[in-house]
Amino acid sequence: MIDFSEWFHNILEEAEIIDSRYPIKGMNVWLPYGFQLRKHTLKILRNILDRDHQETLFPLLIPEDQLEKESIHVKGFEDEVYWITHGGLTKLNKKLALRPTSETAMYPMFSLWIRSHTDLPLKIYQIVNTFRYETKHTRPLIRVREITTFKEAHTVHGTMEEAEEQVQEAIRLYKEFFNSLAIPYIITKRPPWDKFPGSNYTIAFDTLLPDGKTLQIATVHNLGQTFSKTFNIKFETPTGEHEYAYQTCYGLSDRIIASIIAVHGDDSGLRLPPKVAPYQIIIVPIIFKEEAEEVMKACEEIRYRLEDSGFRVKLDDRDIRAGRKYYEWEMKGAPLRIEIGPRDLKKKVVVVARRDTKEKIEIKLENLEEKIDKILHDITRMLREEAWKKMRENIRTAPNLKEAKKIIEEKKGIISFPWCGNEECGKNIEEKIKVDILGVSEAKKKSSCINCGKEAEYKAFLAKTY
RNA sequence: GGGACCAUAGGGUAGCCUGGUCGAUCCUUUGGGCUUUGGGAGCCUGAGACCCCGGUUCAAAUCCGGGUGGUCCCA
Repeated sequence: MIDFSEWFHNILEEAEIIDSRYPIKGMNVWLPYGFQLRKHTLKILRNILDRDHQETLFPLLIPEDQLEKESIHVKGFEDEVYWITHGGLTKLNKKLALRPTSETAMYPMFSLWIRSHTDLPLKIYQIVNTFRYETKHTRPLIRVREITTFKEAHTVHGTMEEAEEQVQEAIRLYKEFFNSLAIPYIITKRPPWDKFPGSNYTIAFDTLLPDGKTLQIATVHNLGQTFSKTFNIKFETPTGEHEYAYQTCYGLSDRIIASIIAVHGDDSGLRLPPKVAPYQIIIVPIIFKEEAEEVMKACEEIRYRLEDSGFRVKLDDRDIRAGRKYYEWEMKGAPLRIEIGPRDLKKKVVVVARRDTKEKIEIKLENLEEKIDKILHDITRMLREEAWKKMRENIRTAPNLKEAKKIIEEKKGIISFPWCGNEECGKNIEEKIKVDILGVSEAKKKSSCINCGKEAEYKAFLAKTY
């Protein structure tokens, strides 16, 4: 993969994930194949969240006065909001915003819903589209004006401790989610100047793309009482007092699909984890004139057998050469391909080709289901291990800032370094080497700050970011 | 926020500098036909483009201005 940017752009089109030719900058069309990929990905996410969250749906439009109620929050978004100013020919008295995120849509309602401590905790989520007027250059799935897949969870709690625990819970849920997608991540606390506007602090998941830049793929925010005070979300305690609630919110977007594509893809195209692949198994009949019917019949039988076992199967019976089908489905990332021809019929076997390793093996027809199930699990494991290895290899340490800058310029990737945690010092680091501080995790051993030399409180990470 | 470059069939491109030879190149794609099918077959025959608005000129894909869209770099 010489030029990731070009590779990514091409694969989205060739694999029929997204059509980016829609005539509005930053707004794209999900094609059927991409939509299936998105659907299966969201299915995993819903299964995880539905254990103790409830799915809801709030309106797209937010009245101006609500959006602007929380001043720190609105400042973070004011340049990016799309406004509806007219209804037909009539100018609206009150402008309506297309949600850039839904805090200000939801929290006035939370204020109505929450009366007593028995209403808590409240844990809801929605998966919707949101809008941000991006002026810089947009890129499908990574920087868009219409975020078509914005999963936002919002929770309300009676104590700060419970909110803290919910942040940890959200991190656990996201870990589980990314593990099943085989996507590696580093988890850091964002520096204060880079947190979600209006939050106490922000925890973020980043992954590393093949060009050495990091992509933020999830965030978890502890909102404290900031919004509950603004939107008057109060509850009556068991002892009859009235208190402001504690809130968290956490979200994911289209970027999860971008990371599935970018992290696992190779020079032949996509490599989709079986759990989200639109088709897990492609059956390619090898037809010769003489035994065409027998081969087709065998293909159909195996297709029904596998479908009955719950696999997503596609029998590719198009009248084109088999080799062409191989290239096409490899490009589209189908995890397994089964080839069936006259030779196999005689031997009572099928030929199975793995997308991840490109390995081809013969499998006997008996126990086919179990063997395939095993291989699919192995593919996920391989993808996960390979991806984690690649990311770890690109996290480097540096003895000083000059060296850090050199490494970033030459190799990209992520630099891990000891940092005091002081805001002024942090901004000074970013200024000096022109690279963003991703965030911090706890330092395990004592050392001194790479910049100011004071005692380092944290292990911090630097990277070029998307 | 600042700057550079670019816009030609569905996708990728040549032509532009030096206006006429363009009835626009090549690859891919695509309709029909024949023939083939264990890793992108071949042949025959069709289809498909100069971003928009204005200007200069006898003449504009080509030069100029504006708009829109795209790519990249720096803050």
